[in-house]
Amino acid sequence: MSDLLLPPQATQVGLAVDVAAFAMHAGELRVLLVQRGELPHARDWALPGGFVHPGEELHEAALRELRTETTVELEPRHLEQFFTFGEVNRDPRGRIVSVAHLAVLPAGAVEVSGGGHTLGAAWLSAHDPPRLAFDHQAILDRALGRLQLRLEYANLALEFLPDTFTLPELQGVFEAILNRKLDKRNFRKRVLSQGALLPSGERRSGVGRPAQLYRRAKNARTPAL
Amino acid sequence: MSDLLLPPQATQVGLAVDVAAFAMHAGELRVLLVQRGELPHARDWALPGGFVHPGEELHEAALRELRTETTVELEPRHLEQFFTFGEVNRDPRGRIVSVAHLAVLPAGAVEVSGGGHTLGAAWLSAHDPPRLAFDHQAILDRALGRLQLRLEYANLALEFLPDTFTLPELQGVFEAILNRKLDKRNFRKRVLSQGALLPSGERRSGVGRPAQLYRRAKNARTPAL
DNA sequence: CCAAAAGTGTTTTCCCTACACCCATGT
DNA sequence: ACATGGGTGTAGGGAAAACACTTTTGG
Repeated sequence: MSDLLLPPQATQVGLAVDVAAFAMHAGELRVLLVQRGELPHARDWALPGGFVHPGEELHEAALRELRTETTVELEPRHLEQFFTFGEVNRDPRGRIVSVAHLAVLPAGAVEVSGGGHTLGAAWLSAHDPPRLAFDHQAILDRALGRLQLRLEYANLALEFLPDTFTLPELQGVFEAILNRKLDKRNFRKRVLSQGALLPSGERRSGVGRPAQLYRRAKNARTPAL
Repeated sequence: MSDLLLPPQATQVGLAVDVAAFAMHAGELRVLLVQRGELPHARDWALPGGFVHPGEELHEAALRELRTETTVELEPRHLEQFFTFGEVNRDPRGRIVSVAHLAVLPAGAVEVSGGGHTLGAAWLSAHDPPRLAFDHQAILDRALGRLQLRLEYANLALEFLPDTFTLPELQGVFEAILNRKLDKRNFRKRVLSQGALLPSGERRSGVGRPAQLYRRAKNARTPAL
């Protein structure tokens, strides 16, 4: 691997990844944010991210940043590159190109603490986040758009839930992501007709009639692109 | 813009763009390819592309590569980033990250000649291309997938045609991209009901009954994402 | 008048939407 | 018993798919 072969006009740039990691918390769609501990934008909220190490694949870098910056204890159920932000002046430190990734974490991944060079980490409202550093609001916007698209195509909603879940819980995931109410009967008809869900035992919630528990069928995978 | 602020573990990588530029030719979907004049992969076919210059935006680099490597005389009607290929060993020269772009050129953009460091350029079959250099077959596959998706959403098909066109021509664009036949009556019903097309004069083809010419309505734009 | 391509309608099916009441449990 | 949330069915509208013949031109 000799960089001497690179032509002289080749721009050497900083290569970074940023991760918009989503999870459900308190019936709401949340995104994982870190409070920056360094300049620029010290003390501002930002998406977890950082520079790709030499010899490290892009998705590996995304996973590493998730782990070291935020100490989430669960593995992402979905990780996908969705856009590359390369505007010349997007970062005051120089030409830094960021390959943005979308991650989905299951419910239960709510305990986070800051790690690395951050002051802290928290799951905050995805639809109404605080002011974000750099162009991270634009990244988050696009991540939300992609997440909404994926929801219809793939059965990405299941990745937000534990192995067994109720239909009202699943509907809650859809409503949180799409940011609107859905009709209960039409929703059940639609997801059950896909044949990707299997009933199991039963369960009681705090109040009201207990809900049937479901489990994802053996097939039913998340397609590509 | 001082790169001295970059932390030491920041990977400096080569930043490149590659362009999958599509156009219709002889009733077939073609992709613009260049024959490489330099190592590695000399004399192999490849997507036009190259390194981003300092201070140059990604889409500017994509346009420049199109122009200098292939001497196409027409402007792209659509240009969109669709995926970033950053695998560690995708290029023997070192860590080179390529932001792949999808371009659409109108019919008539068929005269191309090699430029820059290439031996030549040609519009070749998009669905059955020759062996390609690097990971360019993977890039092309993904570009085709994205193009097919975009076709349904946006009215991207119009970008393949001159200002005035016939409905059979438009149907030919759809069929070439989707790689399957469509029903004539259902097709006409669908596109005319969108209200994005306006009739104008008439026209004779070589043989058979002349077809009505259409023009795109004033509104009807290509949406984002 | 013949070849060649353009143009035209109807029927059926499927999916999405709207909509209101009963059921099972905990307190 | 009652409060709370879970569960169920049907009817109407609109989009998509299947399907064959007539029309207009050039040669």
